[in-house]
Amino acid sequence: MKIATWNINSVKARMHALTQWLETAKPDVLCLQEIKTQDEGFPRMEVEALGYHCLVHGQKSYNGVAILSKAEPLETQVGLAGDDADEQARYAEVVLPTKRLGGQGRIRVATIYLPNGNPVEGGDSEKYRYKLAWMDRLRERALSLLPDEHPLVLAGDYNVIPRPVDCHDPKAWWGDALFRTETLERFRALKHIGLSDAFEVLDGRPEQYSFWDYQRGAWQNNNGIRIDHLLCNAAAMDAIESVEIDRFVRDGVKPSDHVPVVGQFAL
DNA sequence: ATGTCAGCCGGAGGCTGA
Repeated sequence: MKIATWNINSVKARMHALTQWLETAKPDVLCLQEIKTQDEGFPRMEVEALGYHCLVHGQKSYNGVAILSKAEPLETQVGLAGDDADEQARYAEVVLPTKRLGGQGRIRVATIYLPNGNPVEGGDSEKYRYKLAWMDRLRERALSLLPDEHPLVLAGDYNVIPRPVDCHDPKAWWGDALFRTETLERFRALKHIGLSDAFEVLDGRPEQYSFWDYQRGAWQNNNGIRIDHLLCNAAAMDAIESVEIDRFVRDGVKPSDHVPVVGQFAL
């Protein structure tokens, strides 16, 4: 079972890239972020024609997430607890059947668009405080899911650079909302409840980026960052075989500024 | 190099977010 995450940066502007990648990579599950449309604007028919079910949690103009899956979800949920006062569409999850346990196997997959958090303004900006609070809420959700021993994959754009080697120029990034103490503390706290960064465990090489800014020739200069992650519980780590980052997608026609990160699971 | 892109409103291009 192939599970991928991709910040698509507008699903409407990216239909060519999305279609092409789905047809070649053939993931079983694709977690999308920044679809930048309300539910009714999502190209459901086109995606269903490619053989996928769609769970869409959209929003006008900004953010918005979706999960495409070949299998029909057994359960779905949109939003994180505490979303009542939160207009921003950044979280959704599905439970899918797997071939294990005589067809009774289950896996839970979430799509995550963690807030960027800039500008930081000394750590006290509204946007940065929102990011940190959102990370706390994500951890609460993950904690509540851990007693469930089925595989769990939290896949998404975390807007977190985990290690200095996950960016081209650590000195330039340090202090940014993606790479500073309070952010990294929370990312660590999320992992310490029992989740692993699949790339770090299975590959771990430096300079394997998933995002390159459109500006200042970042792609041409390989001035990137690794911020798109698959966080897996122990059952998912037991099943995962490899992680790949499809950097070639960044060279396509009208590319997103992010590329897909793909996990191959023996499920 | 203030170097990009997408959506919004509104009907051009300035603003926002990343």
